[in-house]
Amino acid sequence: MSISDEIKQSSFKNEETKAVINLIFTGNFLVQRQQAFMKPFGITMQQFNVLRILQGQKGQAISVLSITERMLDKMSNASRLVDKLFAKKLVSRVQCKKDRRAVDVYILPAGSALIAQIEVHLDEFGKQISQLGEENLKQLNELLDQFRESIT
Amino acid sequence: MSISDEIKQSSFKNEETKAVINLIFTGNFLVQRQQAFMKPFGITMQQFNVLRILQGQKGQAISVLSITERMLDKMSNASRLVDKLFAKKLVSRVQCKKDRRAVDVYILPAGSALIAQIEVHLDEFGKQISQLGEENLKQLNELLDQFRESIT
DNA sequence: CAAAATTAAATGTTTATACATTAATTACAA
DNA sequence: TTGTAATTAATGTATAAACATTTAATTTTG
Repeated sequence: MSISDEIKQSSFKNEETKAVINLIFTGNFLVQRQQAFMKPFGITMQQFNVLRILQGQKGQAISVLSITERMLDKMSNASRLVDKLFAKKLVSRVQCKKDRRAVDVYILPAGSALIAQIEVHLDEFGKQISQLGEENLKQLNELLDQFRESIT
Repeated sequence: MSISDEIKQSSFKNEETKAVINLIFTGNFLVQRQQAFMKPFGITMQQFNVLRILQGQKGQAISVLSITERMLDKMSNASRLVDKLFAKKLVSRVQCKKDRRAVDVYILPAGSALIAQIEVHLDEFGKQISQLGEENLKQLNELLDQFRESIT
């Protein structure tokens, strides 16, 4: 469905406005889909993202601040997200020896297992998207980067 | 800045995953910018969107349900948003004569004035984006529509 | 027509978000 | 060194989001 139909708006002021609305709408759409995906596994999308960041460290520790830098939404509170994951025994948390202000966060085997489980489902999702074709996807990624770049 | 740099992730599993992350990130980015825009005017982006929907009616009434259908984020509570705008005296609200379950919502002159004021700023924003070029923007809009279409 | 189903909006409630502030530690500069 | 600034994480708090439930009105159906 075109963005016009999705929000029942027959025309847009200009292509720029349409793009802004289309981007926000598509972002929301994806977030909602992903949230729905995660729900049966008992974690939120943000929590999953933190887990994925930790997984990407391959066993190495990472501070809460570094997690924030790698998150999609910098505004959300990495400290509290880690707290939630800790409560679910998916990550461990120890004070950093070199800098006692910092906290080293690791993923636990249970966390890795959960990621693996969810990623099977996400791969299905990815397969659907791949119908668009590699070239189109590359172009989309480029346009998105350029789009953000255009805004100071 | 490319999405890789934005979230300090050197590589992605595949172009599909990268596109999903890029879309969510760009959507967040825009929402945050717009929120910052609106803040000095004392309304949120969602409230502004409702105002804009009402403005689009050109004086005609619209029900709360119709507002929801036109909103970017269908999950948010149009009833409460209208309530906030009502409290700010930007809209008026009367029971629909034909269907007493429904509520007719109108924009008030104060609401229109506020929109006009904010849109001056948004036009500046649009100008920046227009640097991308009409063709690129059209292509982006098409790719976004196709992207959502690919997901069942 | 009357009961059941559906629809529209409002409300309740739990959790999350957006910020500001705080507390502890480290870095830096006079 | 010693006080000041900066950094890191945690916490406080007001508001918003995500649903579920409720209330009232309308529509459908037996």
